[in-house]
Order: sequence, then structure tokens, then C-alpha cells
Amino acid sequence: MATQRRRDGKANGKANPAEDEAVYQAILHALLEGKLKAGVKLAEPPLADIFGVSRERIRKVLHRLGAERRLEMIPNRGARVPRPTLDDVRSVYEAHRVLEAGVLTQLVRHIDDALIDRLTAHLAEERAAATRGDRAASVRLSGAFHVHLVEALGNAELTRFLADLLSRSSVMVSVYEPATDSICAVDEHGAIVEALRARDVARAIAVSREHFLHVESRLHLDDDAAPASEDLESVFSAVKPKRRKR
Amino acid sequence: MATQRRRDGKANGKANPAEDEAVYQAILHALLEGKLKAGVKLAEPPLADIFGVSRERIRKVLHRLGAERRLEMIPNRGARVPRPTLDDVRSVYEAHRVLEAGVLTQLVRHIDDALIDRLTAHLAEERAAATRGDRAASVRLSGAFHVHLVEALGNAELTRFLADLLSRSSVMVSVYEPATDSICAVDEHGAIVEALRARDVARAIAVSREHFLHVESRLHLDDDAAPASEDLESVFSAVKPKRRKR
DNA sequence: ACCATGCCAAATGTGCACATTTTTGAGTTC
DNA sequence: GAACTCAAAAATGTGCACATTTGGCATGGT
Repeated sequence: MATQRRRDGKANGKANPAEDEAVYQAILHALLEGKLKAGVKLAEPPLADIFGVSRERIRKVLHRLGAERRLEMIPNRGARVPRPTLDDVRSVYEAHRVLEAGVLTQLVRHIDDALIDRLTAHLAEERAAATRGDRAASVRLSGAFHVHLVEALGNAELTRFLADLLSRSSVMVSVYEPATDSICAVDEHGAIVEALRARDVARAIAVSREHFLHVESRLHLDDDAAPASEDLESVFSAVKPKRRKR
Repeated sequence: MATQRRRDGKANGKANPAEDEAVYQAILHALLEGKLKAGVKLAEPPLADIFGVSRERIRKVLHRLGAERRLEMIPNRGARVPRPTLDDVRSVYEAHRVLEAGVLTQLVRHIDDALIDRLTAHLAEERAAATRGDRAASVRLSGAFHVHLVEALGNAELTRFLADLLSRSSVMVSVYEPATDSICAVDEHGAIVEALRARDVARAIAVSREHFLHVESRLHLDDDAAPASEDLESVFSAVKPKRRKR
């Protein structure tokens, strides 16, 4: 029962540039927040029903997410939430670690007081969130610290790659990271800033390396734990319901 | 008349998994080989005609290339071959340089005789192509050298990123690089291998850095030179013409 | 001449109707 | 009961018919 018709007063086959983005963001956020269990099938008809848009729009978004390797697309068999192996996760963390070593090496030519000030201010935010016990903010700021570092180089390619790695690790963290600990220990970020303040790149790299190895060592496999919902309706419940199934 | 059916013997609206890929590869190769002039408009109807496929297929490929940032997509205005600025090119080279510094740092833990042997064999190939005067092979092998380096780490994320950077720079080279010189001087690649053989990572990084700076210094802006064809028909002339316009 | 305006052809974007493929499940056999 | 068959149902993939938007060109006013 899935042939969908528009039922809002709007015109029929016309451009709606924002709708694509809205659906994309909704699914992306669900992925980033780990609301979608690994291996879950994302079929087009039910999603079109939930979001109240045409199936082709869903289709486009699904294929876009597949191209970004955020969904696993199998020809004629639809889209599934990928099930990253522990090796996949290690690859992402290792890539981040290797990249940051290169960034810090290059960064020595860009260090100035303004940068140190910005990083110091960021550390203060991180500490505030930690003492406040705001885990969501901690995770976000923890990632933002590394974004600040790479942004200091002003290289769009590197910034994009790091942002991609970061978003990938945040998906994986929800699978493999024990939920009780914070992702990055603030002290280690502080140590990196201190090394940069002293223009001691070698020490900054060493600290960064230890920092990542520390995070990687905490990863472990949780096969049984399955807190994510199976029901797509409830996952996307925050979505404005244009026409929900009755 | 009845609802229109297909006139060629083939089935009607049916799956052809290879056709997508063929069109994608054809346009991608044209881009990589610099056959498409920067700024050229890639409209759907003429391409559909040239390749003898439906417009939707062209459409899908165009949007895919746009998602990979190989084409510039403007809503309601179609696809254009991007015109990279000199800064864009520098970003790609700098990213490659920074990444390779990190790779070499990490590589010290992976160096073994087998790796050195593989790199040495590759150098021989490069030298052979150079003395043979085979510029196309030189460019290809020159890039492959850096791929070999990153592949030694066995990290899928890093390998993918480097391959992406490499394909991007090969597009840009056709715009900004003087066509007479080879891309990478073989001697510099040899120097990197020598440093790795001696397990001297610091020297390897220094050589690599100089290597890239050397390449970057040769970049320059060629505004007037416009050897690429304006006519899509001739660019894709190698394509099997299913149904060419008459 | 030059710029503003309006019209028309061409290009892009989208829903829909199937064709094709996969999946499901009931019925049958061993 | 397990496995196998096979037909129906559901899901994916694709061409096509418009709706919408853009760009160019002619026309007319200043």
C-alpha cells in the first residue's frame, strides 16, 4: 500500500530544494547519533511514508548517503546501515592519528599567539562542559578541538578529510565505545596546546600520538548490546509528520 | 496511440547495471585527461544523445560526479567543469605533502625488506619509462609511487584519501603544469627510498617535503592556453555510438 | 545606441507508471 | 520436520510526461 500521492495543498511535481536537505539531515543525524542499528534495512516506501515525500526523493538521498559510504547500497537490494568491523574503526582512528602528525609538523610554521589564545579558550569550554557533566557537549567539543588544529592550516582538503573522519568515528563510537567515558581526556588536549605554546612540535606529536593510542585502546566489541531501535517510525519521530501512516 | 513502448529490440525500462558505469568512466576519463575545458557546460540532452542512453542516466552520473566535487553543480542550471584556482591546486599539493609526512612517520614501524624491494622495483619501472620518453607512463607511475607508500600502511581510509588527492592533482596538472616537464623527478623518489632503506625517517620526510615544494613551485597560471576541445562530440568520439544525432 | 521588458525555446527537476528483481510464504514432497 | 517449488507480494530501477526555471532574443521606450 505504498503508492504515494501528495496530499498537501501544494503543487504537484515542482521543485522543493529544501526538502531534499531536510530528509538528508534527518537520516544523517539518526546515523550520527547511533539511533539506527547496524544492519537495519532502510527501504524506500516506508521512509517516503514517514517523511511524507515522494519515493524518488528518498531514493536520491539514500543513494547520496551510499556515495558517501554512510550507507551500504546493494544493487536491487536497497540500503542498509553498515556494520563497521573493529578494523574499520581502527582504520579511522589510525588515519586521524597519522593525519594529525602531519598537521602538527606543518603547523609549526603557523603558530602565533592568536592561535594559542583560540585553543586555550577552547580548552576552557571543554573543561566547563566536563565539570558540568554535559556528555553531549564534551563529545562535540572534543572533536572540535581537532578541527581547530587542522583549520589553523587553512587547507580545505585537509579540513574536509578530518571532518569526514570525525563524523565517521562518532558513528562508530556509538557501537564500540563504552558510553561511560568521555571520548578525549581534556588533559591530553591541554598537553598538546602546551607543547604548541612552547613551539615544541616533536612533543606535540608525541602527545597527540599517545592521545590517540589511548582512545584506540579503549575500543572494544559489543556484539550483544543493541540499544538502538529497530522501528523506523520511532527513530524519526522528531520529524514533522506531514502524513503519517494511520 | 498506445502508451509508447521501446522501438529498439531491447527491453523497455529495465536494468542495465553496466551502462551507468560506462558513462561514468567515459566522462571521468575525459576529465582526468584534461579533454574537457574548465568552465564547459555539460548539458544532459546532448550527452544523452552522444552516449545513446536516456537522459536520467546521464543525470544520475552528472550528479554523482558533482557529489565527488569533480563537476560543479548549480541547482536548475546544470553541470560545469570546475575551474580550479591556483589556491585550490596548492591545497591539494599541500594536503598531499602533509599527509605524506604523517605516512612516513608512521611507516617506520612497517619497513621491511619486502617493502624496500617493491619500491626499488617500482623505481626501475619509473626510470625505464623516463628513458623511454613515455610521458603518459611517467605520470602514472609517478603517482603510483606515492600510492605504494601509503598502501604500505594498509589503512583503507588513508589510501582512499591519497588516491582522491592524486586524481584531483592530475586534473589540475593539465591546467597549470607546463607540459614539457615530468611531474615528479625520479631522483627524488629514489632519495626517499634510500632514506627509508636506512630507516632514516627524518631524512625521508625532509626529502619528501622538498620534493613536493619543488613540484608546487613549478605550478603557474596559464590563462590563455586552451588546447581542450569545446565540442562534446569530438571529446567523446571514442564512445560506441548507439544512436548518434544525425 | 542602450537598457528595460516580455516572450519563447531549451534545460532542469519531479512524480508516476510500469519492468525487473528480490523476498515471502504457502503448499508439497521426501 | 526440513527442504524444495513456485506463485504472489513487495521493493528497486528506469523511461517518460509534464511543471518549473533559466537564457536568449526580439521589441519598444527613453
